[in-house]
Amino acid sequence: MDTPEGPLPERLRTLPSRLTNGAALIANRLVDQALAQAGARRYHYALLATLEEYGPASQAALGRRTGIDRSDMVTTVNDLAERRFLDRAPDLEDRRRNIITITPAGRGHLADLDRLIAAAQDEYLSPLSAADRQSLIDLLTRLVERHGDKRHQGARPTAPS
Amino acid sequence: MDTPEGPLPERLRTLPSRLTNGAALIANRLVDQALAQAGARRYHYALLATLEEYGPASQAALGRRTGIDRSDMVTTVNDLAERRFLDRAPDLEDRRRNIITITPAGRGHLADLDRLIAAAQDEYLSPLSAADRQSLIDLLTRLVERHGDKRHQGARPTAPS
DNA sequence: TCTGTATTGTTGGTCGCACCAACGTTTGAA
DNA sequence: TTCAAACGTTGGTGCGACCAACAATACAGA
Repeated sequence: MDTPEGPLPERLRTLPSRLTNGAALIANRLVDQALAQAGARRYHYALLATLEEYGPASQAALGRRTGIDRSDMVTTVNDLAERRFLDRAPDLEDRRRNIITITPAGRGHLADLDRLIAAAQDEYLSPLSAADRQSLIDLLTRLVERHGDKRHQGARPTAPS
Repeated sequence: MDTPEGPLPERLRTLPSRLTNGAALIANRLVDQALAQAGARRYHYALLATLEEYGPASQAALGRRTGIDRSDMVTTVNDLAERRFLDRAPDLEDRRRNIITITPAGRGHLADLDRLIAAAQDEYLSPLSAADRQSLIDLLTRLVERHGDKRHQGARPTAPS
């Protein structure tokens, strides 16, 4: 993109959805570049982080916890299993399910990804002070949690409280 | 998506990039749904808003101001021209260029989109107080502007100040 | 006047994320 | 025994963001 032609119009300049989207593009690009150094994707990190903290679980349960779509979970589990970062075994008590377990290699990989992700977050937030970073996290958390609750309640919109 | 399986792992819960992405998905979904009522897309709004505020300009200049990719600008101009919301005419002084001008119908359409967009922003930000909304806008603006500056400086990364 | 570089607009893509539907197997309540 | 639901899988869709290559045009410089 060439140098810009001057400021955005007023309507767009402080439009929250546009600002959020713009920030997300930046954040995602930095994270994707960082993770690519280890041949990883965002769902890989999300899954390994979840397994590391909560222990073995079914794909469905992992999907419910992380919000990753079931079919994307299949792809993610396949990717990580192929590199031996996790183990997939049928649940003998319920043969509908696989039980997914992080491996020692997976833990090592997660440690690598932790460092890459931390560097990316630092770069992404570099224009902000520590206090501002915390404010941003608080505000975004409240937005996502409140809207996330609404989504889980299906088509019935809740009255704002 | 079913009801969640409990909290996210610590690593993901306050990850700025993930929170930003999550908020952007929500914001975009609300905006897309709102604009769809008028058969519009986000770039349509961005382009009409820019023409309304700054007057006629070439596609390239509009792309530089809005950040819309040149080929996406072609699609956007085509869409809006087809519905007579803008006029595209060759620049007689430089036949490489088209001059894009909003039409009266385009202004009317923009007014409709303004209302739809405002309602979507209100819903998106409904979990936040007015003060918090302003904080979010300030923080996101700083992030986007600082990183946007970096992008325009090509491959030379600036030292953080 | 000619040449070379840049600009403009267009065509034709890629890619990956987020999302969805349908199916077969298994489970368990009724 | 039946049926609805859960689980995992396959096989998609859609779209935004991004990119490359090309033809026509403009203009600076030799």
